[in-house]
Amino acid sequence: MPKRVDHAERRTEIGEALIRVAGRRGLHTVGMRDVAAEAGVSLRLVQYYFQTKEKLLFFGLELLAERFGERVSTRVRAAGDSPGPREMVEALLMAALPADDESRTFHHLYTSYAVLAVNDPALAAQPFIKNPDTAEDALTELLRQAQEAALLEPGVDARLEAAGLLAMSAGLGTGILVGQRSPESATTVLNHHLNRIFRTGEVVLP
Amino acid sequence: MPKRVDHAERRTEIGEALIRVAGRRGLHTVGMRDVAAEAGVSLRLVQYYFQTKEKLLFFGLELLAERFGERVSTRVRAAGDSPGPREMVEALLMAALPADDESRTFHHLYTSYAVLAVNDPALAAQPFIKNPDTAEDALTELLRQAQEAALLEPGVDARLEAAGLLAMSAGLGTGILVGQRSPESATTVLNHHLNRIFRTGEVVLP
DNA sequence: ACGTTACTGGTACAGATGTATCATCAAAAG
DNA sequence: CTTTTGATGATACATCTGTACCAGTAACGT
Repeated sequence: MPKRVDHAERRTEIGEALIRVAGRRGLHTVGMRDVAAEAGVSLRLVQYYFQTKEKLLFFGLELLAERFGERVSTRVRAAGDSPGPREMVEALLMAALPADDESRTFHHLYTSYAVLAVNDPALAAQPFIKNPDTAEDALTELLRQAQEAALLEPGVDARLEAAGLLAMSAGLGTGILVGQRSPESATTVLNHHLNRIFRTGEVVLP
Repeated sequence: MPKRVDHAERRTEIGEALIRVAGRRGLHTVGMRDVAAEAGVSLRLVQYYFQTKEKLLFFGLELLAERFGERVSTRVRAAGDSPGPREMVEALLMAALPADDESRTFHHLYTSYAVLAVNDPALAAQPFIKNPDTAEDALTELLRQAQEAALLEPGVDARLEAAGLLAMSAGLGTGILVGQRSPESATTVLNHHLNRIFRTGEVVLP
């Protein structure tokens, strides 16, 4: 057998090229040739590792979701060291906002895929429908912990609150993406809402 | 001069055809030929009334925003008759959720346009960046009125709350669109948040 | 009546796109 | 060393897309 190449690695390289060029010029504009050029390989090679464009796109989506999931959980873990649950909640929500280029690209492409999924059942069955649920579960759990520590205002439903916060974060993210809103104002909005969920520092007289 | 045709009306017909076929098959798949077929006219005619595809897409976006704006304000006005401000706020937010086909199409296409706008400065300058601001102003005003009527919990910032609610509504809308969430659960989430903003019916002892 | 002009149809063209085909290279196995 | 087979390259092809071109038709002013 001939030159053995790590297929998985190659596929990842090409997938990253897809994400880069799609993030730069928009997912709807990229063809196989663009991906090949961005990855510095021949068109044939892209065909070889992904037989069809559809499969390439699927792989790109997987990669995107995986990378972003790692990013978020890294940030949450980093925030989970010293302070309280609120800092972790903030870290989770802020990490999802398209404030820097990486997150911006993620939002952009994720939304692109979501739009495609509306008319493409095969895409709609992909993991990016699962990931938000995972995030919702994680955030719900964080809120529950905060609740048990009596850090939340009474009457808060952890699951509903988690769903609402994530939806708000996603909506604000879109606003940032299209230039309607600055990351700072989005942060302000989110914090204001967290202030209404978490108990303020005021000491309640016994 | 020959057969006089109402240009504006014809353009609207074609624009509606665009919205229909794009809503059905996805904005990224529609070409001028599809629009022509959907409108029951020749390709040449689409070219005649809109010289270029770009102009057709712009017109479609305007039409979409206009129609949806009318829809929302109609519903809000309908709710504004008898009850209180909360009903109007609910009407505004619920009307924006993709619960029925019309609203679903709007969300779908609006998001499609938003994605395109990320890489297309000409699109980014279009009105759909303005409309959300209008909605935010309107909702802010509704919340202020509720605030003056002492219907809101203390410590609520009307503008921040309006921005957050609209973002949440948009995020929930996307969730519905991709099949991640049902309209009912989205309504539940929104109502839970409204319950935390509006004062509950409990009578405060004097 | 008639020409001008708004409107409409048919079709061609250049470019891009996804995919398929044919051929080559190189390394591992015998 | 030869053969086998995974990996790569160049290119052809059919299709679709936006746009341009060339014409024909019908109504209005004079």
